Amino acid sequence: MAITDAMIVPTDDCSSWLETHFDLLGNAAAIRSNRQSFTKGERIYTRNETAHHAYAVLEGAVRASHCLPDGRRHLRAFHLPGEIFGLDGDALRSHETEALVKTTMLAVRLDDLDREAGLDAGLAWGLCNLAAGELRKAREHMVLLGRKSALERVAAFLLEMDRRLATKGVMSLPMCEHDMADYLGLSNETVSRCLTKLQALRIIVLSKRRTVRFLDRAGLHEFDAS
Amino acid sequence: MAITDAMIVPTDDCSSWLETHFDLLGNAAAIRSNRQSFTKGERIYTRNETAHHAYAVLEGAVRASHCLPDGRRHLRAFHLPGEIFGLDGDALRSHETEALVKTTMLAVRLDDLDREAGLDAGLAWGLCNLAAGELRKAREHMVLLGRKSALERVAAFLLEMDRRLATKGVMSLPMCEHDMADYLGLSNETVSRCLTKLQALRIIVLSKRRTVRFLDRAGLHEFDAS
DNA sequence: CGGACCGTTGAAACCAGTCAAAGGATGTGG
DNA sequence: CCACATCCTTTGACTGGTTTCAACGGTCCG
Repeated sequence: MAITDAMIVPTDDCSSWLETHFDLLGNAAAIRSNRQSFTKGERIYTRNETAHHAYAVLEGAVRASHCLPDGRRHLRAFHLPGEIFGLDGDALRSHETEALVKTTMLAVRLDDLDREAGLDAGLAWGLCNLAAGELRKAREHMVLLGRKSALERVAAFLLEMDRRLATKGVMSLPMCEHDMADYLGLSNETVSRCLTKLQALRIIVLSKRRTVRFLDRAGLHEFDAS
Repeated sequence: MAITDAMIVPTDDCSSWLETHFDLLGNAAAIRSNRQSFTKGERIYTRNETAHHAYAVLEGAVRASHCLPDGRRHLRAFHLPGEIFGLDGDALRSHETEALVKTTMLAVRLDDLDREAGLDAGLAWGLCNLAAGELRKAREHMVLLGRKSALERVAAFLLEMDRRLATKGVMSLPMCEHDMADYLGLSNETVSRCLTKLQALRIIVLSKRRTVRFLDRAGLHEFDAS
């Protein structure tokens, strides 16, 4: 099953990861949490649904999407191992989320979180800084969507995934080109053409489907005008 | 001076506004803050500068922009009266901010804020929810940038400003069309053409420069496919 | 009064989208 | 284990919305 390549995070019970990113929650015993698994394509939550949990991705990948009435779709974010999502501060979900591959997550009760964060300043401030960081990243992505060419977007995307998937050598992407397209504000055909072009320029190699090897990271950075 | 139309917030010493949005800071005596005024076009902070303050806009308007190496510019946000910015969670600024018109703000020391938020859970959690709300709005804007047509973007922008400026009847925009364009990921010519078209359709009236009157809000909502 | 900026309009070029078709990979069920 | 259906990817040709380039008038401000 080639997909397992994309499941990067060490599954040695996620404790080391919890310490670095999520001990905010780890040492708050009053916050109930449990592991949940989702299969490929499975819905996690949908639009206008009441928000019950925040999620910490342990393994796999999640897409957060929003559809316009006429069917146009946009991906607001990918959530990869080591990241937290579902903490939008709204009672109702404004988007829907689905697992891209088999995904396991830690689900945290929002009502517990809300209560504890009102008491535990360290927890609340940690979550605030986490949200602020997400906000900064979202606004950087807005520059990509508003002002970058197709090739620049794809180059930036590859570098972003290289960073976030923390992979060595060969990168195995968990999402299809259609998802990349909706994340980058492009059509899937355009994404395909850009990847083909980057390969022709000897900057990347697409060995198997969704598997990227970098030949020239510096060259990629030149395309990604940040 | 026509610009004053854009300065909406009741200047009766901003206390009522502080109560609703910012009493988080108001009752924390250990947080030093002071009023600051900026003239039209004045820089507030610039890229790669060390972050010292967060700001609460009392009156006026601010743009947060990011430039690519080749000069392309994108506006990440407008900050209007009643809104808070500059709390990005990073030591160095990732963007620059300028006053669009004469603007007065409450400047809050970040080191004080950081210290107090580590102690006061109510403050920290309030700021967290504020950041989460900003994140949600930023991601909604991403849909606009990634998937909407020029006319849809301009329609959505007018409705957004109508909401955020809390104006009755005639709306006086504090930003020029070039700024709108960079906020919406369009060229200034396209923005102009869209506004002209909306006027030809009897949906808005542009009486004076930057002054918009709504004839048909329902019609605008039809263009804004959310 | 003059200059800079802003807004408007037209014409042409171009990038990316759309439509279409074909091959490849994947997964399912017989 | 194979056949088949579905989804994904790729490529080409065409279309079209937006950008770019250019020119002009208006407004604001020094």
